[in-house]
Amino acid sequence: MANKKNAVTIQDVAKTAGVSVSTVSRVLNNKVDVADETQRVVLRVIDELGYTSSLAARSMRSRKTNLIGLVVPDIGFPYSIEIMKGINQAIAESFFDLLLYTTGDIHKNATAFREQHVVTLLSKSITDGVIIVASAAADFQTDAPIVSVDPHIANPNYPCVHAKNYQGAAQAMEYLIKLGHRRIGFISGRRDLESADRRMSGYRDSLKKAGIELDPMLITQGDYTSPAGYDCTRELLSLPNPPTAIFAANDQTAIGTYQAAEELGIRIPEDLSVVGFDNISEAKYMGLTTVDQFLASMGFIATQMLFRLINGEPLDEKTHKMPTQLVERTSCQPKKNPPSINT
Amino acid sequence: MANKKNAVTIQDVAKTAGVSVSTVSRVLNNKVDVADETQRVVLRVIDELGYTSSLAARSMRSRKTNLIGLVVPDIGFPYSIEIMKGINQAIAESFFDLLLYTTGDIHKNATAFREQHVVTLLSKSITDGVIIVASAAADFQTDAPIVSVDPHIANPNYPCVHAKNYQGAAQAMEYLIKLGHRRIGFISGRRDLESADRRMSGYRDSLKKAGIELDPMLITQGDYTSPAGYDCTRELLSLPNPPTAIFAANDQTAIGTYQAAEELGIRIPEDLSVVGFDNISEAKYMGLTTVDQFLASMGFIATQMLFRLINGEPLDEKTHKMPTQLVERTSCQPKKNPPSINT
DNA sequence: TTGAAAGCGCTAACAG
DNA sequence: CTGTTAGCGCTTTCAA
Repeated sequence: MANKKNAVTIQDVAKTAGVSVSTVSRVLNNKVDVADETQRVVLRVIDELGYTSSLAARSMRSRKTNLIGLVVPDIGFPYSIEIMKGINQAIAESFFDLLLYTTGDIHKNATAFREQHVVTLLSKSITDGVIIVASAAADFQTDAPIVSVDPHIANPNYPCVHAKNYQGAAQAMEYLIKLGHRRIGFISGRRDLESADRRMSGYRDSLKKAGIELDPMLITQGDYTSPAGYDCTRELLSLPNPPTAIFAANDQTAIGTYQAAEELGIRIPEDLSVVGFDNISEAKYMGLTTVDQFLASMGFIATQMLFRLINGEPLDEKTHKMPTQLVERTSCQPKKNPPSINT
Repeated sequence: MANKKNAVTIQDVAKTAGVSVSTVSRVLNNKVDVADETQRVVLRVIDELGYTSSLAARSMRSRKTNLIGLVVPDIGFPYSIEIMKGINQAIAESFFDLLLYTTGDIHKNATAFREQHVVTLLSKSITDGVIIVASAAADFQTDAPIVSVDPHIANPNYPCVHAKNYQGAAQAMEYLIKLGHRRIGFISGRRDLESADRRMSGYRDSLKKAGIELDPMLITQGDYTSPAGYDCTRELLSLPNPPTAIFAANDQTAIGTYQAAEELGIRIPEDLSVVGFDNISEAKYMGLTTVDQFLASMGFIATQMLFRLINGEPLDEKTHKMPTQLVERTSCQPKKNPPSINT
């Protein structure tokens, strides 16, 4: 509504200080060609009047805003939170502040079109560069620096940071196979995402490498959410010949597995080995073994990359691939009689 | 840098559509007085060109932006995260999007002055209203709607949501006293915060009410962080006559207590009862008993209040006081020989 | 139903 | 060293 009623403008400052608007602007921007005395007066008036320059007006003249834009679909999601922690840290150590944009809901407007819209909104208007988390678009039409964390697709046209999903899945599988498991269930991620695809490949190839025949019944279709993890787990455990271990495509899914197992009286890890992927806090505190894809580091690195871009420095690599690491918190040997809902 | 090189402006749209700028503006703002045919053409051009209106320019003419501003000191802090979850949910259910501003670090710029600055930045320029988390300022000079979540001070001049800190502390103490504890250590919160003050009062009064004499040695000065919680816990446990229970001013502090105890081989809750305050995820998964001040709900409610303000509706109450509730996850009876570092 | 024109608050030449 | 001036992209009178 009355956004600007008693707002103090540069004009007010100029008038009060008895100088011209441009002089105030010079002081504001630390130009050198201002008399010490003038500068002092202007600064005092600015302070007295409590003047804050209008971001809108300032950025309309396409100047530096010292603001980084961050686009996140849902800031309540553990995955987003971990990444945000890393970005937050990089921001804290810098001269930039952070402007995070969210619609609050992945489903509210989750199209590539909408993404482009938001990126344009931020980059064209008020930020010096943009980080976008889990971007769906293959390309962004903007001249402003942009970096993506964990893009949905394989080879986007913009700089990005993503995890070595195939390698991570292989780590998870090697771990389970080494424990002696032969029947390992898989709960996949969202069909349309590159990461899910890579993790699935890691699952398949690891089995082949270990000489274990793939049983299609052991592969279920999840979507990176706990409810799906819950359903898929029940499905797997009600099989005539259920798995002795489950590789969940991400931690969120693994939490669903955890809940389903608890409900069925099947203990993790005593009765069933479970490995997730992400290493979010929840999984950590639940004692779940996970493949750590260093979410926070991804956020941190992406921010650093963006800083370079903003400063006009070249990037060492357009795509930064994060290695993964297995964080073993629990483990179990496969049982003679695998857990099952029917037993 | 080149923020606006190939940016599509309203002028481009007008030219391509063969109409005037004002006509495009009318279409953009859903004015009624536009010919259907014209409207259709303009919309098609907007789509073709991938036009996104400049937030900066638009908000300079002080129009509605459909954006809520949120000011948070540090988005990596568990406390902030819980509150953000609630705000995120309210946003998801609304027509507004969220623009979160953070410096990334409480210490980077944590003055009331700086707060006013950021609020002005957002409210004067680009948002329809602002939510500020843990505000320090007693007053904000802005005509834009503003709501604070958990303000630092007692009676701010702006609408806010805060927890019943005194009541919560009393709940924690009653719980511990009912368990039979007589020597209850207290790790206080940040000296300068109203909430810490209230919790301390709750501690004192509960002792008095139970007829337990207050031992000054059992009161330590924390600051709502885990390192402080850690130090204070060591201090308390090295007392000649150590406490059998500890009331930590918040969960973050309780986590520090948890860590110190673990390090000393003192088990929680078997050897030592601990109650925190906040109910953040970490504490939850650690099995710590906490006083739930419903952080997410506070965020949610604050956002609802802001919506009302933006729509010009009156507030039922300028200050919303959240009740608290004890979430018991662990408990122990006081031992004959209380745990101590020296034993 | 549309267009022309006046600014919103600010920065960046260009004069002085 | 400082003031004048011309816009940035947009909305909003005011005429046509």
